[in-house]
Amino acid sequence: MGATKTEHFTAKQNKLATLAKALGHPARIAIFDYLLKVDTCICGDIVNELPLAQPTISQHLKELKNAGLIKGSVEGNAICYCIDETVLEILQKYFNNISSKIDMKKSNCC
Amino acid sequence: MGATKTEHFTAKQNKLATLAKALGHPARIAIFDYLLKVDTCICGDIVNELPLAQPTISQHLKELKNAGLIKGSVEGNAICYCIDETVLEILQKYFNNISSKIDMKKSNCC
DNA sequence: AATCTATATCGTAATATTGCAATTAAATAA
DNA sequence: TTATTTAATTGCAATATTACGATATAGATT
Repeated sequence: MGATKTEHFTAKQNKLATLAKALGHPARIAIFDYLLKVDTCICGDIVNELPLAQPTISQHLKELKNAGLIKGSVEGNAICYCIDETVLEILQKYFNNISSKIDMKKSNCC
Repeated sequence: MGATKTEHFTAKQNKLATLAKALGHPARIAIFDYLLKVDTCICGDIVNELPLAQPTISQHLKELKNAGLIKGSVEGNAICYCIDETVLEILQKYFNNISSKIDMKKSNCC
């Protein structure tokens, strides 16, 4: 054991969990914050911004990329990363949907 | 190594990461789904709904509770769980904020 | 009290994540 | 060609997560 039993859940549930998991680390939230702060995409300078070694950041970027949250394009010998809006929309809609569903409930307990 | 270096990041970044991480597992997304589907709080029947053993679900509920995403109240010899809206709002606002920030950008790359 | 029912905790095995030094790969600059 | 720069990959140690059987706890029921 130890491995997540993804086969028991729906594709949507697994997708959402993957996205949430990808953002479930402060370094990856910090990468997102930086991507939003700077007006263009990041091209390497993120290594100087975060208090982690270059291989570690490269790994975090890889995970964000695997989840589909960011996309990267080669820019000379540097690589330019930025947020992928389409995938982010899934999360946005999910939480907005939850909030409206909760609001409609009469909250008859807790 | 192996432990997350939370001390290097802001309280807000760590908080968001904790919340996202708590939802970063399909079983916990499924628990959320079920909490929204049934009109009242769940009282035990979630063990029959999910394809996981009772101790495993208890553990997942504990993690959601630790993150502040759900709250539980004793209801006889059963326990009644439901979503905590206030904490959920943090996530909702975060993703809405990101989306609006991205929309304002002229997307001059990628 | 004895029993049932619901949930939590303990202990532990299997697996995943985090972090980094060392190295590699690929494009640029000299 | 030979650096130099930038980012990915490899390998590995430390730690965390996932899952569940066994057991414990707490309230309800008989």
